[in-house]
Amino acid sequence: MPQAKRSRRKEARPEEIIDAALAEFAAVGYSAASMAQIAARAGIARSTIYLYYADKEALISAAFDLRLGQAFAAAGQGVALSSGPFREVFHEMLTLLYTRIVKSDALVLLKVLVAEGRQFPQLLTRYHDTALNAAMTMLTGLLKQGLARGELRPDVMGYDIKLVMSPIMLAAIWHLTFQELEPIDLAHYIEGHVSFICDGILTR
Amino acid sequence: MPQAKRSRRKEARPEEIIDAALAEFAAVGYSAASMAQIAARAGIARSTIYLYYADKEALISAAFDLRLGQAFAAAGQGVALSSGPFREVFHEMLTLLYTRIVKSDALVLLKVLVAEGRQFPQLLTRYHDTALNAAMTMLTGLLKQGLARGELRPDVMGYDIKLVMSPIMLAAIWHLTFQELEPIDLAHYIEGHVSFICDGILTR
DNA sequence: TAACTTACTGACATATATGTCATTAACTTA
DNA sequence: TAAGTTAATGACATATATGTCAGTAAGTTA
Repeated sequence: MPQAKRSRRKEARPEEIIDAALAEFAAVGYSAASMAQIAARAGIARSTIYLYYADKEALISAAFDLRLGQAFAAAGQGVALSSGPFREVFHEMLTLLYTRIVKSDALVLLKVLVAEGRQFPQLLTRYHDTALNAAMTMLTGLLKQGLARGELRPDVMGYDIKLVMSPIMLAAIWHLTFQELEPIDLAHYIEGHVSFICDGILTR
Repeated sequence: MPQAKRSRRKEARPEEIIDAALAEFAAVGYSAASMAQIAARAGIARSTIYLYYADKEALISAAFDLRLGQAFAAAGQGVALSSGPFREVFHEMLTLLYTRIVKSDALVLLKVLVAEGRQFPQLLTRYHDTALNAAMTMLTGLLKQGLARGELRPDVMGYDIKLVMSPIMLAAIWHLTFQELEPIDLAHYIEGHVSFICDGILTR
């Protein structure tokens, strides 16, 4: 879809540029992404990017702001979980988390952090304190509720909540890397997540 | 530790160069790693690298060969698992896997693949077919044995084995990214892994 | 210790990236 | 529709990377 002539789009540019940048980061990673290629994706000249962002680092920082903001705007609406038995609410919350994380546009942020997070400690902190902590807090809250209802073993709270979250992390990483090689059937995977975490695998 | 004079080390060079390269990849990622910096780490001139490796891609390919080979050489020895109850053998195997994966020098390979695996589909395939499949095969074998002994629920084999492996993946990714921000107590984490997967979290 | 072999180096040519700036042209206003 | 404003561009200067190659010197052999 080639742009016939050049056009002036002061309001729309910033987000268009970030979308192009994130697409490029997803394709080749942050370091390998060139401003020229990002500009090409956005359909503008390379120098135009500098009208809006000082350099590549300002770009990724703005990209984090935008995507994390979007994710939380989305998370704010429609978190109406049922108040049924633990297994049911857990399944609902997991479905929500898988959708919001594994299938989300923000997944590229995790990729960048794993790859080159050491160069951006403030982004690491921001992602950890917002996205990851939000997920962990949600899960911890759910477990506390289940415990209060007497549905969970009391010693459960003594373990790391990340264990409950870990299948989501694997699915996220898998989507970024091995999905084409060996696809994950997400719906069935979620069933297993609920089953293994709720019941374990030993006979009762 | 500066090298006083230049020395000739035909046999030792290749591995020294790869070690330096992997250290640099771990620090800044593959794309951002420069041959100059790798050479500096190895204590040699940049051009010396080209005597042993055609270019950066040949370097990373050789690095995969070396580290995957080392990991499997290590895996070959001392896999003497007890034949006790499932929980006990499972715990032993997990301890082995965490040591071999999370604390291993090969962890940087996973990082490179997550970040820039799309540019190296053959490395993706190699890592998937060897490292990941080996871990999954070990776990599947263990589960089958537990099932044959009547210790496991029969429907367990219907779910994705990656669910059982996922806490390892999270720990690995965590070590690469958020470990300094929020450390994982690995021994306690493994206890939780065993507990959650074996017993689940619901009351019995 | 002199001649030989070759691992290693420094300099060169080339390619690709970045950030700046004077000029251009799209859109607005009088 | 002419003049004014400014978003957008293309060219420039600079920086950093890559891969090559003739020359250097470490180690070996006679």
